[in-house]
Amino acid sequence: MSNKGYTGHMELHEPELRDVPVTAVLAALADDVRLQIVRALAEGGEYACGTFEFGVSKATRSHHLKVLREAGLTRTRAAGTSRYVRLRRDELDRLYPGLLDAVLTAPTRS
Amino acid sequence: MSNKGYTGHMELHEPELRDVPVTAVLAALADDVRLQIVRALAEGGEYACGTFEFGVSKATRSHHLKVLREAGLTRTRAAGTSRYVRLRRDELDRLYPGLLDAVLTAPTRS
DNA sequence: GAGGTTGTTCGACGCATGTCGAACAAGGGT
DNA sequence: ACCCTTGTTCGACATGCGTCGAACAACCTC
Repeated sequence: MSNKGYTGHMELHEPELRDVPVTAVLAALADDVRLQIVRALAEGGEYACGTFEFGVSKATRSHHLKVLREAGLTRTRAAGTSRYVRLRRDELDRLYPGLLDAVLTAPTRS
Repeated sequence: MSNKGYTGHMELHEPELRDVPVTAVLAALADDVRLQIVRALAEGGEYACGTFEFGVSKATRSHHLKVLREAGLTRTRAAGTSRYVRLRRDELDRLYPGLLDAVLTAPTRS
């Protein structure tokens, strides 16, 4: 929040799901771009950040991935210059059974 | 939207759930006050708008009830000077099975 | 190490949203 | 008729959020 001038170590902080208010999880899902990302991630496996080309700049994409990560929805692994993202499906399903399925099976309404 | 000066007939428009984007439903649920209202409504039955005293003014309460209604989450019936609100649970459960349960059974984290 | 690739951060911009008080509308009581 | 209650709308304000380009960092390759 108050990091002026880049501290340099890139914390990558992924909260415990229990510590994230439900409203934050819902808010994270309540955006078209992020929902597309989640749908893509739901296919399973890891994806490099660059994979997600949804008509936004890489700055915006980075922002959305941060929101998802800090809402406890994704985990990120750094490898070389890339970063691999995956859905925290098991934890999500355990804490909010049915939520993800409901959202993912919802009509795609492009 | 462009109603200047009060038109007077109070449309009360409740959309078909299919016509509401998922993100709008999620956004409607992604607010503390509205979530409290939904939790209260989930007890079943109808509630007058004034029932919901969650530390906000009646203007704000009215706003939140409008958001919920226009996201297809509630139905409103006018009777006298009061207005009775209820959850559209059946429709919700049919279109987004598991969503409401997941949100309602989530830890209350006051 | 110079240059390319990948992703994050900053600063700025506009738009949406939560909040309130005040004014208004519609009904119900007495 | 008058007033009170209930709820909506308006206008204003502050804050939050999505978006971008530009600058930066870390890494890899040659």
